Amino acid sequence: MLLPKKGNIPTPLDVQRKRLPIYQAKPQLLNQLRQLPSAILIGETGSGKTTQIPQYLYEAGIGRQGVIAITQPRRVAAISLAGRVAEETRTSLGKLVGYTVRFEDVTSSETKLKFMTDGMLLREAIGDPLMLRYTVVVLDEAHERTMHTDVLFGVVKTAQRRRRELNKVPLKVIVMSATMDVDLFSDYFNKSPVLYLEGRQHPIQIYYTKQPQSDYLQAALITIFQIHQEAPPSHDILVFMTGQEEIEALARTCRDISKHLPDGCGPMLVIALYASLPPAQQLRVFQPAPKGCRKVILSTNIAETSVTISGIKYVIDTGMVKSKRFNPDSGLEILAVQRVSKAQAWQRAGRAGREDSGLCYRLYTEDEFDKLIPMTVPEIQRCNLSGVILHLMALGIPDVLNFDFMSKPLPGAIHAAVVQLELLGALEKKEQQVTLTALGKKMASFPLEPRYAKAILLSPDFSCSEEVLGIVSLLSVDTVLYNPPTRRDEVLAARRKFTSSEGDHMTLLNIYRAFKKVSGNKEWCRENFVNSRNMGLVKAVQAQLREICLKLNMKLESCGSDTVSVRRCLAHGMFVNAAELQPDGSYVALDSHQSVAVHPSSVLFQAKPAYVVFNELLHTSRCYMRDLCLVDAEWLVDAAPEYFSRKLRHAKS
DNA sequence: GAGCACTGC
Repeated sequence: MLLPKKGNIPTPLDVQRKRLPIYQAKPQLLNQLRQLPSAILIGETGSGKTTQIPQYLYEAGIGRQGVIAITQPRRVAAISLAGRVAEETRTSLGKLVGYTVRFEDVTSSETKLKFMTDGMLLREAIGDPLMLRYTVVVLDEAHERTMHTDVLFGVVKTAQRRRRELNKVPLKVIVMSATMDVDLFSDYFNKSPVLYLEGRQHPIQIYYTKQPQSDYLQAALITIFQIHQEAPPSHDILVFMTGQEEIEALARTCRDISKHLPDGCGPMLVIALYASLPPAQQLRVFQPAPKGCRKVILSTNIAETSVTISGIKYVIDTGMVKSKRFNPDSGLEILAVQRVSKAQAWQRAGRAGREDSGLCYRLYTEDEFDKLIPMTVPEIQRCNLSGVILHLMALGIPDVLNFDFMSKPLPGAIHAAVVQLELLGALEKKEQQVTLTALGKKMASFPLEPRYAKAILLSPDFSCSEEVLGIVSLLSVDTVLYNPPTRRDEVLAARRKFTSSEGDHMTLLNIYRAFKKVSGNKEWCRENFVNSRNMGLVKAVQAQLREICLKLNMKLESCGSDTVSVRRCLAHGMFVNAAELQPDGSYVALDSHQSVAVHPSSVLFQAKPAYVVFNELLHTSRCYMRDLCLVDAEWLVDAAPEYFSRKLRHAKS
């Protein structure tokens, strides 16, 4: 993302800019981009396209009547790119060049080049479906095919067509991608021309195993130490693995073995890298190893795109990844270890060639590589679509069921989303036409899953908005609980103070209330194993949600210690995720009739309440309900009488 | 009696 610094004397910015491969192509590029309504721009890493294209357009006066938006899948990328381009244009950030991400808007009326997350542009579009403030939209990193980017493809294409029909200022669309999916992008955007940019990637030598490996961890271990014995110590190794547990285990093994190596073999610094690691520990991957010591980084796919580490000479690719899959029939998400795609394998290999030539050891045969699927399945085909469908409806897309997706979701997934939104009262279906209800419109204004939005909108009826806003905010961050496995007993003792027999939601609310009482004191967080950074995020989310409520003229009250009201409200919002205790002591999810179990991390693990609502189902070793709230059957029936008259064992009608 | 890849509004 950022340009490498060479030597101690900084090269002037304009010289740096002219050295980029893209500079040579500037005249032809501008000539084409000026004329084309849409273009696909293919460029390798290091071509400079993301920082230069927006400046070229601006300098050439293309799209000067409005703002040029450049979208990124990740916040950090949007922020740092804006910083870089502001520097290059010698302007201060927030003037000519700015950025907008959630909770942060560094733009002004002067801003012409606006870097933003794709999710942010999508949210803005609710108030402005034609995207009239923009003259150019640049969709960067399109090959990643995030859910937001995929929805944006359709939204931008629709806006472009509508603006032409209405004789408005035209909207230029530029899709930027790495070398893949080229034809798919071009076909989708009305056979737009594809422009290729030269990159600055260094050559990478690929090695395959001769035989398929039954144990990729063992194979990784052997490969690490082979490289360690042969290569110069300044050559660092990056190993792609699937998850925290196996990374920590292999890290221990490597550290043990490296203590007992023969003379002549230098020391080794083994570093684990995964997202749930505290930020301070994540930063360790950037520190150079002491002289004569080799750095070995064991990482999840976080190092594929989100974290870029310099100095990597060797990549070891296990060929495996942990990812979510979605079964539309059961509505179930499955988290499972599976093979990577070819595109992903190339992305991993590319991490070895960022500053110099590199080597990549694939722990599978060439034959196995050939059998990998070419592209990772786009996220839109792997997840629950109720939020997406609601969002599209709020954008006023006329025929949502036949929305022009670049890659169609499974028909079952769209159907499941519509059914769920109907149950929540967000949609009405009349003769094959679905329309948004007034409630649905309000629901769409929250950056939340529809069922959480519903719970918030119902909360004034139960006079517990403050509590529900808190709970929903707590649920929408990763986790506020910190569970170091080595201090289990201490964690349990600390948490007992807050534990509620009414479930995890109320327990979380107790923790949040205590946190606010001590004004977010860091020491208190440490003592109580609370992640203070994520708690800070909870506060920001709550503030955002409260603002939306106020705009909707909602009356926000607190119910104090009346926890029954809170649980009733949650039952009304989350009734689709209800489960019922069976005579044999097991649970059945009422929606899918799937047999489910209470996750052992729940405070209700040993309790056996007759009815619960839960946040999500996750299929790992079993199908687990996570984050449970104890409810009464009557509340569920009250929330959706017709639905539950079919579902409940002991339904009272 | 488990364990959760990664993003984002």
